[in-house]
Amino acid sequence: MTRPTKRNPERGDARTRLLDAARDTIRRSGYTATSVDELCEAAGVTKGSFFHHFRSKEALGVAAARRWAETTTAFFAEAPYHLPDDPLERVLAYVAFRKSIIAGDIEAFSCLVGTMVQEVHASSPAIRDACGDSIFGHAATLEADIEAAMRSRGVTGGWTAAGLARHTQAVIQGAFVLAKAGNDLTLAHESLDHLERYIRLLFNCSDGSEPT
Amino acid sequence: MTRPTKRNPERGDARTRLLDAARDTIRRSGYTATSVDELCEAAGVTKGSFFHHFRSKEALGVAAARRWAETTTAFFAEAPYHLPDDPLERVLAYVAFRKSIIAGDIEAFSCLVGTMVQEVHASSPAIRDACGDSIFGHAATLEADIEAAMRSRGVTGGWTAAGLARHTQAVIQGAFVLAKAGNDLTLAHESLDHLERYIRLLFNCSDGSEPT
DNA sequence: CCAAACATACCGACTGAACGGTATGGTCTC
DNA sequence: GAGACCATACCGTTCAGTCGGTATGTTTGG
Repeated sequence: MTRPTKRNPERGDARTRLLDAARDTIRRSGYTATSVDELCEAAGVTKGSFFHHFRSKEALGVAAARRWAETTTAFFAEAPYHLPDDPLERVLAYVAFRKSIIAGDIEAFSCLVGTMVQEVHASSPAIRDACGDSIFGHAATLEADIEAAMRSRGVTGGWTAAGLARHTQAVIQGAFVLAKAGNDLTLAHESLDHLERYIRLLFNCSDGSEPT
Repeated sequence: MTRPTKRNPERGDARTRLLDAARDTIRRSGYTATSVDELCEAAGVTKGSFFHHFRSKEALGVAAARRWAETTTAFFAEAPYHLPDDPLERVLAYVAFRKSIIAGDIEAFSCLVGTMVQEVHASSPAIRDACGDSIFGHAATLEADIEAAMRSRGVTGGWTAAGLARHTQAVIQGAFVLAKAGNDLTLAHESLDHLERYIRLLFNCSDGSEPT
């Protein structure tokens, strides 16, 4: 319960708890359906504290998206899919890793910024851009491996590393939509399997499911 | 402006206008951010009329999703992608058709039920299921062509026609999310190009972009 | 080293507008 | 004249946001 100091103004306890509550509640109910009061109660703070840390609900949305970008960047940076020596193996390991973390409750694995941006893309450019930065920034972390894989396998075609990286994110976002619509997370697994198969085919690499 | 009759109770003018307003407004702002008053004003009806036709806002959401399923079913049934004799060509023509209708404003081409289900999947099972029926019902219309293509080309693998049909919908939904996040509809085109390439590769069919 | 001056963090009652929904009564059609 | 259709006034609740206040840290002047 350390109080924030002038040198560490971002470390306010209430601010962090509000951001954590926003992450969980917005993933479950969406941005608009999440009220400031609800957030305050979940975080165990008062409304005065909320508006001390955030100018408005929209400012909280932007901060939540930025924090999401930070935490996911750290999470994926430490994930084991970077270990293989071969860049293509790293790309495939990324897809496998994304599939492996789709488990448990939908709120636990779905994407905060993908959920938010669908709601606010027209009404709040600030939140929309923060969500876009998170999604496209994450996509960009895949580019180097895809690029290296293209070079090492001599693969070219009517597509780019950046474009394929973005496509992986589209498949993942779409997989979440289908999982929610069908209330069944194996629908998401299915699309990630197709994504893996696509990448293997792009790189002329057996997918282990050829007819015997 | 024919008034509805007892024999034709679904044809009420106000009801139809409310459903049209719901389609447009929810696609732009989302379900929760769309108020009943706003809908009434957009449809040019009063609140009494709204609650005469719909028991609740949730009931309107369900009706809007069902109507979306009906209108999209009719729209795609009449689309030209069914014309080719070869089933694989029909599947590819479907993807090309989906790409071609992604133009203009995001609200004009994005998916009502995909937007809604992200928001309400946890809070309203009724709307969620209606959205699911729309998405998976549409996916099912692709199964026969995919199945026929698999048979005619002798393609097998660790996937099914139904699964690939669902995956196409995941890619399309994800493409909408990225288009909204980047405020750029060409991001959606890009993912549909990858989907087309995937299908061609699955069926051992040149994608016209081999190195020369 | 102390204390005044200031900055930051937090509290909770309050506000006016907007929310979903209701009650009631009128009008038009069969 | 029965019932479908629509209008309007209204209800209780919840919404985002405000504001005066307190408590506790940090800075600074002597």
